Amino acid sequence: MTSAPQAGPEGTPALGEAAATGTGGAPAARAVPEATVARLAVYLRMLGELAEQGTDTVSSDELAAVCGVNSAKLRKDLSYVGSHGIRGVGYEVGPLLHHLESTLGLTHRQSVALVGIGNLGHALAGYGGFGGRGFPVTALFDVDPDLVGIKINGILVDHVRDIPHVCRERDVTIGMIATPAPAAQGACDLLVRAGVSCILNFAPVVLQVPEQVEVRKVDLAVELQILSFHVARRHLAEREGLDAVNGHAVVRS
Amino acid sequence: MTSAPQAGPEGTPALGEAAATGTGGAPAARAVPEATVARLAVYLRMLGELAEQGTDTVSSDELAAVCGVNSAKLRKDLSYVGSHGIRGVGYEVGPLLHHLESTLGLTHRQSVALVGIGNLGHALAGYGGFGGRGFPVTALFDVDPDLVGIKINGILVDHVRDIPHVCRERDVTIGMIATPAPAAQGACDLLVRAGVSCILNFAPVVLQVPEQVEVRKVDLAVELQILSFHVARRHLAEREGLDAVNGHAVVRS
DNA sequence: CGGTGTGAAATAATTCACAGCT
DNA sequence: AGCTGTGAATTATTTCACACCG
Repeated sequence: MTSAPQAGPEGTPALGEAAATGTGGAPAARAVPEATVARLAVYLRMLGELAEQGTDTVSSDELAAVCGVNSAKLRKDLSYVGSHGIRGVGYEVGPLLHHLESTLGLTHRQSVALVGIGNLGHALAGYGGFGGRGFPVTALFDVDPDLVGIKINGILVDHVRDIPHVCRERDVTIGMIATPAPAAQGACDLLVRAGVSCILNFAPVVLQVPEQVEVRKVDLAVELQILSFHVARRHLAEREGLDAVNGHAVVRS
Repeated sequence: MTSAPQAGPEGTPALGEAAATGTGGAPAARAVPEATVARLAVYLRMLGELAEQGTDTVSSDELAAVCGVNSAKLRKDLSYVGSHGIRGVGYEVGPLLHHLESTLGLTHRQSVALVGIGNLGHALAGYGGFGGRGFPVTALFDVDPDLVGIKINGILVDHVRDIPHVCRERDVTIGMIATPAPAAQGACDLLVRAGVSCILNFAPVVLQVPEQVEVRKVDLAVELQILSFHVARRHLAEREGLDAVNGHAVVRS
């Protein structure tokens, strides 16, 4: 009956301070805000594209523009991880890219397990490399006897009951749950038992986990409902007043 | 060359005030925080489950528990939409459920278009009803000649070039983009031209849209990288100090 | 009582604006 | 001259705590 922190759209409170002791501790990057972490991943991707194009320096303004954030935020985000831009010039693409990769823990390949090979799970299994930089899916699980034993993308589907065994063996660090709702908590428990401490949950349930486990939720229905809210609000605003969004008149295309 | 607001994990600034006029205007719910909207959708789902079980009242404590939030937050969230709980008792499941549905604009069925019938798109197309309450996918688009013309789940796949025509005809209000990255902006532009003002983007790009269009992003790679960061942090904390998360010693199961 | 609704306090995230480096 | 790094101000969100009501 632990309370579930769960981090979906919203962030977890923050990141714990390293230690209360005033003396010890590393000089390591401290307390990177959760919101910042999410954006670092975006910066990283764009830096990758710039690198491919052969660009070797960017200003915060330029990088911010392609990432869709404002430059002050970008600079502050980078400052949390102790960035090393060059004043008057900008950031060196290569080194910054490397630094962010390291900050995000992408230097060691993370092994991913996927539980639930239904509609969505199948797509996730075949996603191949997850947009380039590698999160190899190394284990697949389901309960359906028709699925257990087949191979998808070269990976054998094991029975859910083997999660603890197989995950430990393949050193899985991240678990993805794409089961139907009723099966999700069970899958989660098995992953936790296997020592997996980071979980990406696609099932529409709130998972109960011990506090050392980090859960992020991707909930398609919720995303659509949020958009639906905006559709409704727009209609409402359109109907009565004139100015709707941000005090500006709605423009017809 | 508009700056892109884009709302992924993080929220958009807020919701605009309805009107500056002190007098007129409806008694309508004003300025619901974005973070709250996301949670309303979760409350709604859980209320649905409670209703199915035949429960007809819940306290904020109980509902909060199953939704994985704390009860103060839940009460405040509901207060933004002018909730009508009964002091000393709790909330009536049925009426509250209905009220939230209406707030989220779920009373009018929203018609959804999906662009990009690849790996992920295929799964989304076949998702069927999106977790129950209806966001019927009524239009599918791709550029691949092998896909255009086939039916998935009873819906014909049209060519991307027909987006404006078909979307207007079928009164699409929400667009989902599941194309490869390079094609995403083009798909987006076509949807916008078709009058679609809410977009759910699965492609790993930052879409440029006019400001009246609401974009939400679901980025699998980013989600994994966020988790990866936590894996890395955990390792780091484990290696040196003892206390890692929230100042508590890491407990071995 | 028991539980909601909500001001006020605390915390987190964003933006401003400018000193300081190259 | 240009652009980073960052304190300080602002804004958003969460939590507290308690008056008030059924």
